[in-house]
Amino acid sequence: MPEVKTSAARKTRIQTQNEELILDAALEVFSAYGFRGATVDQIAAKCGLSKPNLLYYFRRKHDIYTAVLKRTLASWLEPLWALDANGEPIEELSRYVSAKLRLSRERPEASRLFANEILHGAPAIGKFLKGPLKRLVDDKAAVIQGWIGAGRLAAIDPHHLIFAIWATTQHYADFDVQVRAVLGNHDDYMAAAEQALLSLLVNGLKPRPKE
Amino acid sequence: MPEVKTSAARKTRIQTQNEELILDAALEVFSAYGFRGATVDQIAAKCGLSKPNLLYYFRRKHDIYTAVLKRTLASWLEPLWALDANGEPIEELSRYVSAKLRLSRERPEASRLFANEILHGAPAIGKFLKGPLKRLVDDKAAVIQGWIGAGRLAAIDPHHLIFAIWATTQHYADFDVQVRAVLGNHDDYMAAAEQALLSLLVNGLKPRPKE
DNA sequence: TCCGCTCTTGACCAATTGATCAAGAATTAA
DNA sequence: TTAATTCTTGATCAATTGGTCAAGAGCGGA
Repeated sequence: MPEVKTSAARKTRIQTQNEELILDAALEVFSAYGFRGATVDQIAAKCGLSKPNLLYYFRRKHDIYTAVLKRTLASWLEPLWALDANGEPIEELSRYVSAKLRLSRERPEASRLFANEILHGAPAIGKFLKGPLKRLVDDKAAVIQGWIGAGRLAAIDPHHLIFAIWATTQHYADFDVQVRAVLGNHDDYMAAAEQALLSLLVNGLKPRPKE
Repeated sequence: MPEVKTSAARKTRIQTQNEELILDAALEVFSAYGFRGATVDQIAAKCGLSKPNLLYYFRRKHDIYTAVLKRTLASWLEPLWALDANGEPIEELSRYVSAKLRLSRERPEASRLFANEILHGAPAIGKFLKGPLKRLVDDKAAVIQGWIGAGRLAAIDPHHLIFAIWATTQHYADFDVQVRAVLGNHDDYMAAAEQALLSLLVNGLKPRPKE
C-alpha cells in the first residue's frame, strides 16, 4: 500500500517515477475526455503501464483525477498571487494578462482540465473554490479597489475585472478548436490575441477624468 | 421509422410532442454531464419515457446529441447576426454584449452544452465552426474593421474583440459555479457583471487620438 | 366498427470498464 | 546470497449501459 505507509510516506524511486508518469498521462487523458469520458485503460496505455499496475499506485480512478487537479492548482494560481499592490496598476494587470495567456499557450491541457471540472459543477474542487480561491481573489480585488480609490485606475468592479481576465485568457486554451476554426488555423494567433487584449485592457482601465 | 418516412417527413402529433420532450430533457442532461457522461436512461427518466421508447424516436444516443446541438445553434448566434453596420459602433457592440449576457443568464445550459462540445474538440460541430460560423464572424469582423477605419472605434483586431466578448459573457454561464463560489453566492451578480463589462468595453473601444 | 399504422415496453444482449486477486518477478537492505 | 518488501500482470468479476426485439397497446381514418 504505497499511499498509506506504516509511518512516514517515504517513497521508492520507482514509486515517485511511476506516479509522475501516471499523472502526466492522466492530465492529457482527463483534459481531453473529461472524468467520465476518460478510461483507466487509456491512461495506462499512454504511460506504458498495465491497468492493474496503475491501480496499484492509485486505488481508484477518482484518486488519479483529484491528484492531477491538486498537482496543477498551484501553478495555475501563481500569476494572480504575483499581482503586486506596490506596482504600477496597469503594468501589473498587463503582466497578469500576459502570464495567463502564456499558460494558455504552454499548458492548455491544464486549463481544459479545470474548465471541464467547473463546467460540470466542480464536484472535486468545490471547497477549494469557496475557500482558498475566494480568499485569494478577495485579497487581490481589494488591491485593485485600492488603486481605483487612489485614482490610478478607471472605476470597475474588481471581481468582475478578474473574471474578465480569466475568461479572455483561458478562452484561448479551452476554446482553441473554435478559435482555430474561425481564424482559419493560423498557427500563431497568440501574438495578435495578446496585443488585442492588452490594448483593450490598457485603454479600458486608464483612469479618465469625469466629464 | 419516424425519421425516414416513405416520402414526406410528416410528423404525428405524438411524434412532435415527444421529440420536443426528449430534446428538452437531453439539453439538461448533456449540458450537465457531457456526451459520454450522460446516459440514455437519465434522459428517458427526465422526460418520463422508457429507454426503448426514446430510442424509437432517436435511434442512437449520438442522434439525440446532434439534434439538441442543431436545435440550439441558431438562437445562439442570433445576437451576432444582429450587429448592424449602420448603427453606432459602441452602441451596437454594447447591445451585443448585453444580449449575450442575457443568454448566459436565461439559457446557461445551452452555453454549457457548446462549451463542453468545443472543449472536447468539437467532434460534432467542427464543420459548422469552420463553415457557417467562420463566415459569420469574418463578415462581422469586416464591419468592425470598417468602423475602425472610419475612426469611430479604437484600433483592435476585430476577431479577437469578438472572442473577448464571447469569452467574458459566456463565462458567466460556463463557470457559474466558480463565479458564485468566489462572490459568495449572491444571487444577482449579473447586473454588476454587465456594468463592469460594458464600462470596460466602452472605455476600451472609444477612439483615442494618437498622442 | 374495423383495420392498418404508430407507439410503447419488458426482457434481453453484448461491449465496456472500474476494480480485485493471487501468483510470480524485480528490487532492496542485510 | 538471502529474505523481505515492493512491483507487475493475466485472469476474472460485477456493474453499467447503448442498443435490439418481439409482442402488445393505442390511435386514427374509412
